Amino acid sequence: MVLSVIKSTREIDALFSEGERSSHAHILALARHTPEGRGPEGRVVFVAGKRLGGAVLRNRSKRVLRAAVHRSGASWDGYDVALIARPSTATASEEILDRALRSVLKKAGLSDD
RNA sequence: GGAGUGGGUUGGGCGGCCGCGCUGCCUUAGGGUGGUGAGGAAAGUCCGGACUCCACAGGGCAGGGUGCCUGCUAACGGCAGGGCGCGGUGACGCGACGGAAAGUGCCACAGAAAAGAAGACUCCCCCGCUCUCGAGCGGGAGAAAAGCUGAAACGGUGCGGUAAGAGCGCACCAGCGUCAUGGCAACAUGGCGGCUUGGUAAACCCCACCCGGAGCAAGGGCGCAUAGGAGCGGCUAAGAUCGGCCCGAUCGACGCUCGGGUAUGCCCGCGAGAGGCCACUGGCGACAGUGGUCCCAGAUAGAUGGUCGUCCACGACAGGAUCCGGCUUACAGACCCACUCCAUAU
Repeated sequence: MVLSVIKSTREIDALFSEGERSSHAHILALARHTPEGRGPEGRVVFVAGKRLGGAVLRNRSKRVLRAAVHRSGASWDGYDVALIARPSTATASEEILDRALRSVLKKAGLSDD
């Protein structure tokens, strides 16, 4: 696993305003080149907005996404990626999420496939 | 056994595999290995404190809060015990529950009248006239009892009294004042007195007690830029700060000295605490004291997940963000204790 987590609010704001958007019924992805001065490894951030519900539901959505990325073993050098949870994310099954993640990464041009 | 009341505990268990935050040890710097890791409400942010800075938090006014009594507590609008009122057959529950003879305001509709008093639709008696012969009209004097309205009519019920009536007299009840007894007190019980003063204070208000402001993005340190910072000296005014106003205080030109502002860079603050658990002692209790024992999350886009097996009553509400004490709200079930009513058996 070579993905690190984006921590700066400024960089996350930039990702939201400039990122390339790829959507799916269960996951929304935003991608952009990692800014100068950061390491070459790919970076990721998991997002679950207040629209999804309470803290329990939002935490679960992010955990489920994190688990899916971990299972896929994917990595993307030189890119910042935001994976945004949809209302159905928290309750989707394992294989549906795996498919959704592959689809979204492919659209964004980050997949090895 | 059925129905119910009050209080407490718990909030899926066990085992693989792959992962996450913090942390100890080892290390050939790749990692290895062990420990530990959300709640009773972590929530709403409604109160109270600790802590930090503003000035070691000053006086008066204004403003806000609390409101039966006595305790407990760091403090509280919380809790405990007690009183009073209301509800329930009962266990028990609920109550902003100080003052309405300090003043002001308000009391819809209806009604003669809605609050320092008047009194009419009326009632009673006397006199005169009329007449369908028990009423009508006019005049005089008396009354606030009955009927009518209303949530509420200037105490209530009964007896006496009277032309009719009235605390006019009496008895009991309510209320007020006062005394005695019991109680720290709220209050309770009893005696005596003159006979009486509508409701509303989550209307203004009065009384008693309490309250400075802002908040962990507080506040501090490190690195980085040319003072908007700090210290000392310091005169007048404008001005600024001390939540508002007044008083009062401090800062305030400038000079000298030191050297550095920033939530979204990093570090500290940051978890040993009004701490948990177990005994004993005091207290009806809230709680306090003494001794023993344990160390129990510290993230920073924010750590507890995924998956498989298995068992069962098939798992509710729900996720820390400075900390603590409460209140309120949400919650599938399971279990325990005490008590009440009804039924039944011995």
